[in-house]
Amino acid sequence: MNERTKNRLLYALKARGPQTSADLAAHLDVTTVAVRQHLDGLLDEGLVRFEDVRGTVGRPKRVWSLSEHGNSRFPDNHSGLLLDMLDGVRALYGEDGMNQLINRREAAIRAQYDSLMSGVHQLEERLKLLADQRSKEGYMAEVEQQPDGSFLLIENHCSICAAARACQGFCRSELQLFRDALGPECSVVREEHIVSGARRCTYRVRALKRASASGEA
DNA sequence: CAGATCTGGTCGGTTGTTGT
DNA sequence: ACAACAACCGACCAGATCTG
Repeated sequence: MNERTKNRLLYALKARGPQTSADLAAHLDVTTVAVRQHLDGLLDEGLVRFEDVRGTVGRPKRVWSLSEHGNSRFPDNHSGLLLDMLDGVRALYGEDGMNQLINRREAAIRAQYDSLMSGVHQLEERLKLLADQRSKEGYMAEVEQQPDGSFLLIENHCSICAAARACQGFCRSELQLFRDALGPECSVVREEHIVSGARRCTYRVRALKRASASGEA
């Protein structure tokens, strides 16, 4: 099997969620037959699974998604070691120690993001920079502009998922980091959360209307 | 119940790549 | 140059459900 196409298929399923072979074919710019042949191979390897979903008319749609094994190809950075160390910090220094650890991490990342954003003022540009940076950190991030003019910052993978599950302080910290990185002229609200069982984390970003000189607020 | 509609599956051919 | 192979595609067939 073509490893590149196979990886593109896995990536598409990870990034875009469960899809039919037709959806995947359109996204990868190949035919549905080609997609099905690759999916059969991936099914044999246990990397994908499918569910037949009955619609209103016609043969049920076969919706493909990543299996547990397929998801495991997107690494959760040394999660076992990380959890051990977090447990150690908590045992030795208590919750206060954990919070200090999170704050220290947050400060280091904030400095990095501040440096990244310096001289960039347009919200969309800042979002793209942030998404690129987050992708480099393993979060498979992207930005989508929504019909209502807001933006959706999407993280398709959580590379610190094990830590985030063990201590939600990491998630609070990241939300605050995004708010700081994008600046005071926008609101950032988390809408989907992997730790809460969602497929991905999403953050709704809206530009705030500036108060005019006449005092309108 | 037959035909229409929508979707997935199979078969055989074409094209491009690689090794000899 | 040629053979072998992988990847892909078009044509056709089959399955599931709705509609008249």
